[in-house]
This record gives sequence, structure tokens and C-alpha cells, in this order.
Amino acid sequence: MNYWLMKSEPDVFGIDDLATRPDKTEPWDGVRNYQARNMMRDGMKQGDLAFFYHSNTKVPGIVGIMEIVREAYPDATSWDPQSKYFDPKSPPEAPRWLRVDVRHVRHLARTITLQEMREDPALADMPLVRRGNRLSVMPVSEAQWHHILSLESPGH
DNA sequence: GCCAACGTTGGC
DNA sequence: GCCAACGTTGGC
Repeated sequence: MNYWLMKSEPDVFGIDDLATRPDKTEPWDGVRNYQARNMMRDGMKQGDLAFFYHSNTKVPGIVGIMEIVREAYPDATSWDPQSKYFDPKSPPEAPRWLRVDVRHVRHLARTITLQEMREDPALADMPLVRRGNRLSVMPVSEAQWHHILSLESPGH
């Protein structure tokens, strides 16, 4: 089993949106970065868990946990001219971009903020806290995963 | 809203 | 294949 972190802007699609979808499940579409796509394609397996990260918001950080319920398949928004994720170089017969389906598992009891993760030596190797990182999908080690969850409760 | 960092594009 | 210009991401 692998662990991941996936970013989304709460103003566009936040964890509450995921939690209120039918079956709490939604395609994670709009990924338009090759590195992120390749990780979804090559690394993400059904049953993997991922942190839901809120980016570009007042207090960026991890807000919940989701499960990968469908492995990578073509992202139909890429050939939909009406979609903001439309890419003319990704026709249906030769899809360039992929998505996975994710299901809401639970909200965290509190937001694990980017700031506290930056300040935590145990998380110094996370791509998230490294300068200039822009990946919207990134791997999380098992040790990092459990460490972050240990921060959730008061008095950790 | 600013702007640093970084990925992509396209001329050469 | 290099690299300047440009667009986007995302913290602040």
C-alpha cells in the first residue's frame, strides 16, 4: 500500500465537496503536469490512501484522508472544449491526461498546517515543504504518513 | 495582489 | 538541443 498527498484549492473543490458527493466519490481530474500524471499512472493502486491538501487558501494544510477507489484512466475533461481543463493535444483517441477516482474516508480532527509541517524536522524530506515545489500529486512515505497523523490529536 | 519558482513553448 | 519568453502555481 502506498501513501500520497493531493492538492486542491478549496474554492474550486474542497474536502467538503468530496464528502457530499454520491458515495463520497469523485474523479480527481484536471491534473496537467507530467510528473504528477506519471505518479498516478505508475504508482497509485486501488486501496492506497491519500491526504487531501488545501492549497491557495488562507491556512494551507492537510484536512482529510481519502482512498483511491479507481486506478488511472483517461481524463475526459481533457477533450471537452467546455472544460477549463481542455487540452487540444489530448483527443479521446490519444488521451494525454489521466485521472483517478477518490473516496472520502474522513476529515482530520484539525488542519495539519503547512507551517507546522515546515517546522517539523521529521518532515523535512517531504517534497511539500521543499522550496518551489509545485507538484499537485506527491508520494508520502509510511513514516511521514504516520508522523503526520500523530500530530492530529492534542498533546501528541 | 505580489512575485519567486518552475514547467512549457517555440524560435533559432 | 539551447534558452528566452511566457504562463501557472501557490505561499505570503
